[in-house]
Amino acid sequence: MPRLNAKRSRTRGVSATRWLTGEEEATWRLLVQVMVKLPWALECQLQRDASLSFIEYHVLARLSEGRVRTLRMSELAMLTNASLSRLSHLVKRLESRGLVRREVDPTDGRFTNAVLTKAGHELLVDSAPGHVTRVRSLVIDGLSSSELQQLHDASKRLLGRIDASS
Amino acid sequence: MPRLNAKRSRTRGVSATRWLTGEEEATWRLLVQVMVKLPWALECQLQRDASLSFIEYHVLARLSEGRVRTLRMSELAMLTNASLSRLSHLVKRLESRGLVRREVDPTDGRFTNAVLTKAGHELLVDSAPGHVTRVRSLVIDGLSSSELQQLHDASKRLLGRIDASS
DNA sequence: CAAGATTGATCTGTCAATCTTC
DNA sequence: GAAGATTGACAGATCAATCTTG
Repeated sequence: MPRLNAKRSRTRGVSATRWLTGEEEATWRLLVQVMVKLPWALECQLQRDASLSFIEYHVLARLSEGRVRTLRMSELAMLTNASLSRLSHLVKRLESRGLVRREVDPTDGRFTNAVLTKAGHELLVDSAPGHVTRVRSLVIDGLSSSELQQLHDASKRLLGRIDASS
Repeated sequence: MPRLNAKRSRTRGVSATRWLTGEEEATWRLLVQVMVKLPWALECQLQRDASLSFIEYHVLARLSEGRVRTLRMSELAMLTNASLSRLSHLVKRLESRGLVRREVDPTDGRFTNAVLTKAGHELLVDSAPGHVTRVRSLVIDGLSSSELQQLHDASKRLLGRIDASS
């Protein structure tokens, strides 16, 4: 990908680098663009329509699915792919907006439960149609059902590699 | 995706929302995970090996490809999918590290050229093998060549929709 | 005045350190 | 002491406002 002149052919360390072919490079650059622009497009829609970031929306959405609209902070962090620290800051902000409430687990004081409030649920209900419509128009409806199937499989495989590497 | 109870079937506004099916939802969630975790995995490798963020690496890489390792700020912004503002802050930092230099275009004072320095080029040369190796191991080598072809086409199609929507 | 670029204020995320509960 | 969670300081991104050149 970068232009490295003559050094490209030089072996450094133990084994020579297998550079990307032209086609691999092109595919990789397209994928990077999707990874950057797609979240951005969704952020814009959510911010405009509901004053929510992508991850904030998903926090509300995951809570709405939990029993009694409640999840432990650590569970919520995993479900939203956020660090516990990030989630803690984020939930504090949502709490100050009245969308979420926190309470210590009565059965075990080490856990904190995040609870979706009525206002939070209402905001989610109001913003979900617009968000889902956008996900459809930008992603789902642009792919055939066999492409979706393949995207599913490919994503799963990549995730396996990514998770294994960390 | 969120659990909306009875409201799910209620028509709000003009037309009913077409919710995602179970399979669409599953695929979408996997894709979101990839969009979050893949950049993170690459950031970690670059940060550890070269003290560069993903976008900083790409700034250096795009500059290395320009004639005389030079690009206008506005071109560089497009190539790296960054806003001009973000790029300006970022290049200022790279400049203070001696990896890039900025100079006003002598033929038209409105343009600023970013130039890759010797030190910047050396850092790129040193870090490229590790980065490419990681891109291969996490993405390229995990997919068959027909999958890569399909990923290429699908990404292109999605990008078209995303760009058209903004 | 339009386009390229920069700036400063503000907000968000990260990292390391800390606190609490079992 | 280990796991869950929070905190504060710092780094980086965004947005709106501004500056500059042609």
